Amino acid sequence: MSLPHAILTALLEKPSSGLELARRFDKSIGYFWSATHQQIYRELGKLEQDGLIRALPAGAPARGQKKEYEVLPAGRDALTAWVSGSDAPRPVRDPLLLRLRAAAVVGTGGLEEELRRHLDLHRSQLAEYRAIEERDFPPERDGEEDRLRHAVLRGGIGLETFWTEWLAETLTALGERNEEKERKRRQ
Amino acid sequence: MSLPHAILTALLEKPSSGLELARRFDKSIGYFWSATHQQIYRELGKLEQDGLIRALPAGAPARGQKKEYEVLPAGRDALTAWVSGSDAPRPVRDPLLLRLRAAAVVGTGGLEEELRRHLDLHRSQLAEYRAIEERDFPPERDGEEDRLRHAVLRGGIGLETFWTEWLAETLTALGERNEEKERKRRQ
DNA sequence: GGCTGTTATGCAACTTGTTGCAAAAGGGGG
DNA sequence: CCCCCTTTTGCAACAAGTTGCATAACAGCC
Repeated sequence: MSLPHAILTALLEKPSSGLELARRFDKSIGYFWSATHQQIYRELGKLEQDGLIRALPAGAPARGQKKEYEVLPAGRDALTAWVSGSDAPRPVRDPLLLRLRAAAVVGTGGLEEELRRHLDLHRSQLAEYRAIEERDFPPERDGEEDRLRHAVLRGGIGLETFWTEWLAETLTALGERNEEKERKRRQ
Repeated sequence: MSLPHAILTALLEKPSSGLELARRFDKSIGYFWSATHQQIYRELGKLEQDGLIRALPAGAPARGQKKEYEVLPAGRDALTAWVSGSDAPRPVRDPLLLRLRAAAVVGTGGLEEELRRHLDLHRSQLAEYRAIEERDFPPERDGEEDRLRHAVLRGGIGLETFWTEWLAETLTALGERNEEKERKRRQ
């Protein structure tokens, strides 16, 4: 239910072709709702059929020919309705937590290296978000739109902060355990 | 790729029937990898076909008849391999963040109420996790398995903590804005 | 014996997301 | 002019997750 609304949002910000949307997803909306170009093309087709968007008139529409879309009033209305609707929070779904749980049963075979790898990735994502924050949200910008966009970015920052802290803690906890084992073995 | 491994883990912890698994998912593994009974039955079938688990012998297997499964050595091996494998961190996928972003374009129509509702839900989930922590992880328990399971739980606690803090902050930020508007209107 | 409720397994159809590849247009470079 | 590369759109097949419903055993009850 979310992808069509993600696309409507992106198209309202700026009318675009499928490929442009795919590229923009990769570096902004995709930070919290990713999509492949395939999904995007399919969804654009549906949205057009449902009369929520339309292709901008541009000669003969053909394969390999760029096709720009813009949002129709019905599309804007649908998005507005979705924003003020109500939904359950997404349940957590994380394979890494699952792997830790499995490790409690079959043993941690090299899992620590994986934790360190993830820690690095989350740290660099966090750094990227902080750079965006400094660039796009200086203290003087303070319209309602800015606050909302900033809140979203703070969400990303908060999540990455959580992961870096949790991974660091967990590595410490497992590391200590290993040191204990070493000590016992040497006795 | 994760569901079969979630099931293997649960079955190693205790051999069970499909429905028992579904119930256990609802109150432990499901906290970070949920699954419906449908998914579970389908996956049990596949795992049995692949020779990773087997049904415990119990009379005539028929519809409506309980069928217990246990993990075979090949299943344990597969799980071990998965634990020590490598995977990219899950990209964030959250409709609420998306709705905020959309709200920056079409306006926040009653979205604050939704934020408050989510805040309540996350608070009570957090309380539930903390209760589990006190019950299951007193300071003296400190085997490797306990540390791993505790780390997973701390993950859940950290995530819920993040959400409650972020939601509270965001509500404050939006509230202030509304107060400003009120003030201007009254001038 | 037949009704009802619970436990348990499962099929079918659908939606959403992923992967691999094909096809059309257009722009150089030799 | 032809070949190759890039851009752009798209099909097809699959994997994963959801929803609604059917089926069977069993137990209690009147």
